[in-house]
Amino acid sequence: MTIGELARRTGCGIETIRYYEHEGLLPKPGRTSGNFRRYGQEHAELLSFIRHCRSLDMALSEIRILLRFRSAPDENCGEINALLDIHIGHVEERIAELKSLEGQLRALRDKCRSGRSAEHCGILQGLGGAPDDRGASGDNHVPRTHSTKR
Amino acid sequence: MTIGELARRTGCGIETIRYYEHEGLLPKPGRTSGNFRRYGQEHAELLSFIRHCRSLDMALSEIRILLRFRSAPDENCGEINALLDIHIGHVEERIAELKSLEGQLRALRDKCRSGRSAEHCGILQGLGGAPDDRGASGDNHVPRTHSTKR
DNA sequence: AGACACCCTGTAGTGACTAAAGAGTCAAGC
DNA sequence: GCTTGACTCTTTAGTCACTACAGGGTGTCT
Repeated sequence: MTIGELARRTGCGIETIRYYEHEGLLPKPGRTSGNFRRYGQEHAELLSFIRHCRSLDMALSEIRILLRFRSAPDENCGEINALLDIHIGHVEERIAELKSLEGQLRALRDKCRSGRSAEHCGILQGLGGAPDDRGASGDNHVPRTHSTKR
Repeated sequence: MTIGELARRTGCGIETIRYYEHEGLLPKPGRTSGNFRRYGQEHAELLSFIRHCRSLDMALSEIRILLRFRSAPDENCGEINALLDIHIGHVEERIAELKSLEGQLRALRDKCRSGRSAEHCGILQGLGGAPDDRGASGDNHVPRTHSTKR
């Protein structure tokens, strides 16, 4: 199947597929005489695996590790458990951060209920002070709030 | 004060201060005869404002809008409210996504409690299928799970 | 005069894509 | 065989908010 068919079948963008190949997550497929990529069922399954992991917000580096285990089925899966536990920890941590953030934002929002001029806007005044320490640990790969993804 | 002093006073990295200047968030300061940046109290307050906004996970583009209101105090602050409401919506949305994610990850984790070989690991098998639609809207600038920030 | 901390500009890297330019290929219809 | 149009190719650059250099200049103290 062509890259376009693979993309349709997996719901993954064509550019993303080429990106995964470049990053070594997908093996280089065969080519037609005209240099088009030719994929088989095994590529579709592998790509679905990767997209599933990504839908669970795993980093590509984590997925790389899982793929290693997937292709070396004799190894003990304790490391897989550990990886997942760490990832769950990251997600929990980010949820806690975002909840704290939401509380702060709501408190700020309550400072300006009316249509006053910006000069007296409680929100701007509330933002003037020193920020609270957000207490992020620094090694959490789970993004906080912004990002434009499909 | 020098850029280093400003950095220490605001808890912001020196490179970040120069980056904000480049991005137009901080006005260009005066310079010494040797071309060193010279900052005053007003710069420190402005930078604290920006860092406070960033600690609330606002995007620089949002902060730029707030700064516009900050320097044009006659304008009505209804837009500020709207901006904050949208941002709170983004954060709420991301929290909901992450909670759903956490549930999925825990379900996956429960598939492998023992130290079996990877060949029979329930986690790898659970990851093989098609991913759930994560239902992200696409215009939420709040990151999901990974990211290495200080 | 030397040492050393600090500062300067400019460039490149991060993660996981996304977009676009400019060219080539494939399949169907005529 | 030719044309059309959809598809694909590679390469490069952009996204966001920084962070990390490299290679040089400045300020201050002894």
